[in-house]
Amino acid sequence: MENITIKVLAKRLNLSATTISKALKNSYEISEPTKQKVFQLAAELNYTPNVYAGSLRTKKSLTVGVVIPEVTDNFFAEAINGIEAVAQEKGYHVLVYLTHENYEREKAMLKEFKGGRVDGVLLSVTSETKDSTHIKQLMDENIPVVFFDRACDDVTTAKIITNDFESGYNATLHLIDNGCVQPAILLVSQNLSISNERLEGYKQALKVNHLKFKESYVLMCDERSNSFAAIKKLLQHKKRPDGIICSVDKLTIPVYLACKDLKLSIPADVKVISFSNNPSAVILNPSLSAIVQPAYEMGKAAATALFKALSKKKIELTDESQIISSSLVQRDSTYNYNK
Amino acid sequence: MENITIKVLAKRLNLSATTISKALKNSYEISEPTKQKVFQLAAELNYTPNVYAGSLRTKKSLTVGVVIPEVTDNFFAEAINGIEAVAQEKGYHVLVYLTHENYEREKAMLKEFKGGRVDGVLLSVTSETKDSTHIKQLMDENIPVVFFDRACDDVTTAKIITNDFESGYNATLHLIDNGCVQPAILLVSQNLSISNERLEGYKQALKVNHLKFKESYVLMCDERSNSFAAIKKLLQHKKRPDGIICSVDKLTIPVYLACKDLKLSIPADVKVISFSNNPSAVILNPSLSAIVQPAYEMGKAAATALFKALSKKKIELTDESQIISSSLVQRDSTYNYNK
DNA sequence: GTGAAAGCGCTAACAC
DNA sequence: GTGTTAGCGCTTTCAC
Repeated sequence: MENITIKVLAKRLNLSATTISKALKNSYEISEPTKQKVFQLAAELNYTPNVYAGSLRTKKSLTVGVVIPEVTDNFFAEAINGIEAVAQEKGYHVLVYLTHENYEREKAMLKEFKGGRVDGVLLSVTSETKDSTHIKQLMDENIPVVFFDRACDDVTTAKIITNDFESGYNATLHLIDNGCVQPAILLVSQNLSISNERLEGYKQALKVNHLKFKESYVLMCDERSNSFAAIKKLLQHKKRPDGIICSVDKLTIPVYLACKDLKLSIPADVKVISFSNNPSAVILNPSLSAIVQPAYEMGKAAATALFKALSKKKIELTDESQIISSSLVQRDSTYNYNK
Repeated sequence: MENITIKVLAKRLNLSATTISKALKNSYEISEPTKQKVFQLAAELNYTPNVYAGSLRTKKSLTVGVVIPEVTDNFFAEAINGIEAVAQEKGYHVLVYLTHENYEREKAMLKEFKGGRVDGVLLSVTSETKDSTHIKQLMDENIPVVFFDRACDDVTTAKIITNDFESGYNATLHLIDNGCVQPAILLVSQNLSISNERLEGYKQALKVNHLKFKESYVLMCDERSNSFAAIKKLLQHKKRPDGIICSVDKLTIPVYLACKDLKLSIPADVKVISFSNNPSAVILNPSLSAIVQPAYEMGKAAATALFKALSKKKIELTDESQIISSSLVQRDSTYNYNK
């Protein structure tokens, strides 16, 4: 079966390839009758332009790369939703890459992007990413990068993030307001700006409320370690925390399970609040108080910023940064019976 | 900044473009010393091949399209995980498209694929998809399509699905074994083979156990309707069901909420079992009995089948179909106090 | 309003 | 082992 190309259309209509090309682009140079003929034949033969030929010429792929740690995480899934919505609207295609928190993979992926496969990149770095050379190198090749959620401090570009410090502060304050005097915080990595910001907010809330900050109440739960065991140990401490802040949704399950295992009641013995976009939060046992990030909006904002930059002659991204606020939703896991 | 192409390397080393191309591909035709020189310079100048130029020549994009209804669904998210894992390994790239259960979008997406953007497609159709002409048309253009989970009966190609009939049967039997005499089943669409198969399994289990099938216990919850209201109404029926099978995870939340609203206890008044891959199932209130689909494996299997076909001269997919079994995990939502 | 020519960066066929 | 030639399908001058 013959491949329908512009040439084929040209031959059939006794026109040149150029004319066909222009007609298909609805160029003002081409007469209305000619355009009609071209459109009709194209439809009839089911012509679809070869995207690679076009990309090779124009140096535009109409494709963006999305690099994220996981997709089995409601935050990132919703963010992709937002990204994809904008991409569809703008005629862009979305290449998804999962790093699984592996820095080497992230590096390898970004390196590939230099080959022109994507016009721009939306990135949420791994928890292992300390060095951002690979990102800068990509940007040096004129491939714009927009961070969302997890950004690198030392890279100057658009960043779509939430008010992490404030959210950490609010979560902590919420626990304190509901009677906690020694809340703990669970983090995923000390490399991540989100972790640090949330931790700083936590510290600040303690300070304002004249509570002592204790290093032992900060628990690092990285990919490689057994969070369940670590959390259990934390809760078996002689002076166990009376509140827990999960800085990442994934930690909610091990916290709930550890409490169950130790016969600790949530919220009577331990109050729990998580950074979570899990829609099941309402039907958990007990229902989960949460800092909900505007994941969909963040995805949309990040994609919008990128496409906006892409449409310009000179790519300029620094002024596209945004901080979008999270919201605190109170449910039973932080309920205060003594109030 | 000059773009580093094969030509540039060729000029610098006083070799032809062909030689560079072959050397970079580690061809046996090229001498070891030459290869070394080429590799070294390529590394030095940070050469990255232009993928579009290559694709234009070879007619291979090393890219697959994944078309799914949603990504904010643990099943599909895990499936993507599996797909991406295989793709990475094989050097393929993954373009993700979300239909949001919209048939017109699905059609438009598949049409675009004819432009050579992808070498093959992994597809889980929308709940609205009755007509599969668009899929057949794509396959006519020699773009192989592999279905996973949601397949079209009238398209002959590889299908990676679960044992839906059996799972529906087992879920129903599980409810009956735990004392239900009038279980209801919640479906998303009558177009979907998965819905029909699961429904047939349900019917069969009723029959085997001499229970009467009642049309009013089959509830269609499509995208556009308010499932919560419909479920509530079902549960307010004079002879309300004493068990509910959610044929899709998304329905679990409205079921739990409706029960709470009506002060019906799960599992005392109503037992619930869902087709679900939600990791939070263990910490729900009550914990959720579930038919768990091997989502990751299905994604892997679908991608593997596609890549296998792609690597062959003649694309042959029908014998790559697989049925992978779901498993039933019993938890508290179907607990039988009278046993 | 239309077309001829050139070329994007790469690779395959074929010569040497 | 290496080079020459041609061309993938499209767009972009520039000429007519």
